[in-house]
Amino acid sequence: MQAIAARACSPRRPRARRSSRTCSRSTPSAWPRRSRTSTTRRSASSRRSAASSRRSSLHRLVGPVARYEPVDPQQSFPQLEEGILARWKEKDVFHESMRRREGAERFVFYEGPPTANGRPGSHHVLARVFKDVFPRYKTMRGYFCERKAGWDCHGLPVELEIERQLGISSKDDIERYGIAEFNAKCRESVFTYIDEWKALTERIGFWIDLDDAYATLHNSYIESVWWSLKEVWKKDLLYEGHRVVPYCTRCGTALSSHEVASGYKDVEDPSLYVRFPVNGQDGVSFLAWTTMPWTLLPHAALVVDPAADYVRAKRDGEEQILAASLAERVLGEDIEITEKMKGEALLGMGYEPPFPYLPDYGERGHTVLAGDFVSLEDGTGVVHTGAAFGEDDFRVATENGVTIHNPVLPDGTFDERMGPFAGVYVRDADAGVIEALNERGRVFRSTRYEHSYPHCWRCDTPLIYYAKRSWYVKTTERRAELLAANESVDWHPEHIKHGRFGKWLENNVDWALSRERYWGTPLPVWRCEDGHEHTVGSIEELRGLAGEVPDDLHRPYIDDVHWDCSECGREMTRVREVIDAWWDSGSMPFAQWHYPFENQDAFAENFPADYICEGLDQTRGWFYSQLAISTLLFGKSDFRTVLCLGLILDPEGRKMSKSKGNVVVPWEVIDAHGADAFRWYYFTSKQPWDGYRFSVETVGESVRQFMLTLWNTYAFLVLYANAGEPSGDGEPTDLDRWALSRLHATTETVRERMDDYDTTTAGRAVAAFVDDLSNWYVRRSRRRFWDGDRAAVATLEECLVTVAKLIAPLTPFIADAIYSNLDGTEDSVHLSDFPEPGPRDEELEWQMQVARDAVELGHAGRSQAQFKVRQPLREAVIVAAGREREALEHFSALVADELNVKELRFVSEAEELGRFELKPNYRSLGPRFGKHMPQVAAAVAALDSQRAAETLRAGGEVGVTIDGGEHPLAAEDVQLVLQPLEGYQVERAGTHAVALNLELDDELRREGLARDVVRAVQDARKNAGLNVEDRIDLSLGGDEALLEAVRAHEPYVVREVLATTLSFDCDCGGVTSEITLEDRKLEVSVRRAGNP
RNA sequence: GGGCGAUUAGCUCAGUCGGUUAGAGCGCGUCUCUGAUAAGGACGAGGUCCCUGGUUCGAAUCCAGGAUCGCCCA
Repeated sequence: MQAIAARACSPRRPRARRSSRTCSRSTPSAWPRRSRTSTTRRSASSRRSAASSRRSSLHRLVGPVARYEPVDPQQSFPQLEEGILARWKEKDVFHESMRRREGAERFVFYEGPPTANGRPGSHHVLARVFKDVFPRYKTMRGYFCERKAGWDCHGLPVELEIERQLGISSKDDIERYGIAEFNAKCRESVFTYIDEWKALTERIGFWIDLDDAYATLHNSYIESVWWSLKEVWKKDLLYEGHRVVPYCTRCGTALSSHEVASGYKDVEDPSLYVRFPVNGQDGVSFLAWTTMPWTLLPHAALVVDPAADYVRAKRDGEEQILAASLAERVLGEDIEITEKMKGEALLGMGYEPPFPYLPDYGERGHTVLAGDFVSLEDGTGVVHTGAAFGEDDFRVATENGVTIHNPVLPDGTFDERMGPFAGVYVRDADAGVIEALNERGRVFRSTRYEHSYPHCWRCDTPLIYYAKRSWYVKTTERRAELLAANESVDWHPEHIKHGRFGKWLENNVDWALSRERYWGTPLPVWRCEDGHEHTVGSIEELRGLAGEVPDDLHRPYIDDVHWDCSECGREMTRVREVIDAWWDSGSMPFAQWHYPFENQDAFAENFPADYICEGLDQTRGWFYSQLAISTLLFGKSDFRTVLCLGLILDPEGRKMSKSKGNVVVPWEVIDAHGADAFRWYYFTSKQPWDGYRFSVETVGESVRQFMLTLWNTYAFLVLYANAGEPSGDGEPTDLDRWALSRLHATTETVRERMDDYDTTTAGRAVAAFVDDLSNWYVRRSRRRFWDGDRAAVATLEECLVTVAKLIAPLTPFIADAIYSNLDGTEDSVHLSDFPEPGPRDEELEWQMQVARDAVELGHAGRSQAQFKVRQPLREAVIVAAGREREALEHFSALVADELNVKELRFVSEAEELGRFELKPNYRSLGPRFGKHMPQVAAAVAALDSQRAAETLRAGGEVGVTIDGGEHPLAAEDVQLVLQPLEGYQVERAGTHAVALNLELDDELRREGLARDVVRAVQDARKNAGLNVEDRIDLSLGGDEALLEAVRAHEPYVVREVLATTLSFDCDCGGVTSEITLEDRKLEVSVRRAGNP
């Protein structure tokens, strides 16, 4: 047996992985414990934690003092995050991050308030992480950013939830139950899930002041809203109008246009063609079409387009009047046109109405009127109108002096004027109407018709359009200002500005403000019997008028406040309506501060917002309500930048909904992968407004790709930096300088993209860098880390600390864990400044890229030739010239090592490996030659490529003849492409190529075999359960060629496998295994040294 | 019916000013490397760049029309 000195083993081999795992697995050391006062490295005396005492046994084993808290390569991220959260709370890092910026320029963020009467979903996480990331980023960039939370408390959804709980379903039921009791339930319900909201908000790392939240139900908030309404009233922009509104008969209230928008559904309705016999002309009828037969009961008039062509068409002995372009489609081809006329000729004609119940519509009632809304696309071109049941209908009827009757009660049933139909719900009357008309021969055709029709977005009842009194804000009068305000807004994505949102503003209609409901901000308008009105703008004002003001400004208490009219002395009573909850949320810029009653400074400092962010569906919601209110009150937009977020879809691209059962509960994602993974996925998987196809698994992918790579690189650094005394002079190598240059490039990109509210590109840039760091820098630097090289450790440390800062806004947990362990200058990465980009060396970056390309070609060549990398080769021949050759020579040691070849040989000319072919550079020649390009391409191909290549490389020009003219081409005008010769193992890319010399001699073969043996022994060690630092007694047996190779490379073998003794009798009493290496048998026996 | 957006590999997504050989990751197959790594590398299979027309020397890219999907509006 041969004794070998143990010192051949690397003294700085890392500590056992297994040991570090057990110590941090059992108690996650999420936050490294380090001295608060030390600003550089932890000193041994400052460590006073359980972790350090746990480590002490390891220190004895390894020797030198650990600089960093050990890192578990298999760290559970959710567990890590819990620890970080605790630390944030303990150190109050969030508020400290703001305190550090007090007095600095502000970055103003507005929180669009969610409602807490439903459980928060994954789409809420999307909004909340995007709300979080830019305030964090701006804070690190030196801004002071307050983040006040808010809750949206009012509105129909809240009432509906209570109705459901109480098992009631109408306004009558609510009033019988009692408004006070009902509203008390609403108030309670609004915060049902507040604890879960708070817990989730905190868990995902959304830093916002939940303890200082505004709530739209507070008296102070309501008072500010009242102030805004009074301001609007003073500008004469608040009015009560009689208009046709979309109305829900079940909820008993009108809906705003943005509410209607969310309730369109495809339904099948009757499609009814009805005859209207012309007075005094037997057998002649107007033919009209409707999909709502019930509106025929209160029929008021017919409407035609005066400019359109109409005909009398005869069929089966009867004549119909209808639009010329629709006659054949409606009546069939077998018709005779007896007369043609313009619609104008029909105006004023009288006819027999379908029903007798409401005979008096005034002079123009039951005559033909002119309208500009008559469709010639479907129907008959003759429109039946009920006057009160459509916006256009109402307008035309009013313009023509037709009396407006509305025989439909608020609950959707006909009143007593409708004879047998009295008390019938309108849509239930359709069948009876058709039957009654049929009996009198009035029905021309009755079928079904499928179309999109609006339904109540909460209760699904089909809406009806219905003339009623309602309060409006005259936004149309300020349309120009709204459009101007929109111009000042920076939209992400940009197309919303003049697309969806801009178009919406251009088509703006007055804001239907009032709701005949219970749980909302009461409309502060009082009125006496004589119709004198007064709008109240503050509690103080109300007290002055009425003496008493209730403790709760909601209904029903506010309804009991009265006073005597200042003009006529009669009693003033509040109108019964509450306001649209969108006005509440749109008022938050001032109402969150109870402005103007207090906090004038706070308001002034925080208006307008620099940044808001919500789902795309808020275009008509919060984005509009804010912009409108702010423009009406302050003449400008209250937000400068808005980021719109898309929908969350399931993996099949369907909207997530409870009924489909495809909802992903956020906690599932957090428990499986952690909040950082969740955030990273949202930030980087795509542009956020395009929507996400989302599942727990897709988030897992982002963990594997980015976070694990980062974490492993970090764990690697800590393992080796802790393992031994530093060595080397600390002078950075080119590889170090390359890594730092790439770092600085990444920093530049991240700053630029984050400034443009683009997390996607910013995050991807960091991911690309981390990939370079892990799979190139670290891979190429392993040996240096084993040796404790100062420059390598410092470089990787700087890269990782900077990366931690770069990703701090995106993935705040892992960023803080890494920063605090490696740097720790501040208590948290979130208290540090965002990195400034350092100097670049773009030449070096380019050179490295060339080297990496060459390595890739070499690997491809090995793979093609089926030569594994473990087998050393004599040489690689590289074709490259000029800058590329310089680059490769610069990194030749690196390339040779990576390819496992003994030497690199450069050839400038290609004869050995192939020949050059010339191709035109279209990008430079295209603009110059235009349509002559095909001739140019042919001329270039016809050149003597070798001679031309030489000339061009020497800086000369070559001439081509196009259309008889001589044109010089410079080097940039052509591309040299290497065409490999047959029979060579050459991999090429553009102008460079790598060829491998595949000849093996005995020396190379022996070395390859020796490496095979090392690999086999390492496996055997692992299988024997040995730790990485264990020394072994090694015994080998089997194929003589293998043993011969080992003998030839004995120092190498024993060093690599940490062998204390090596024998060839294959009997050292250890675990013996038999391995086959390329048909050669190897017996390996390993035993921990020193354990005979 | 109108507006806005989307459509690129089995899946998720890039694709710059129009430049001739359209990329990445995941997944799949083959091989390989490895004592930081749950990883890495190479190769392969996989593409009607939604369709049709147009502009252009040249179109995934620009224009027009259409299809499908989504959102918004009527």
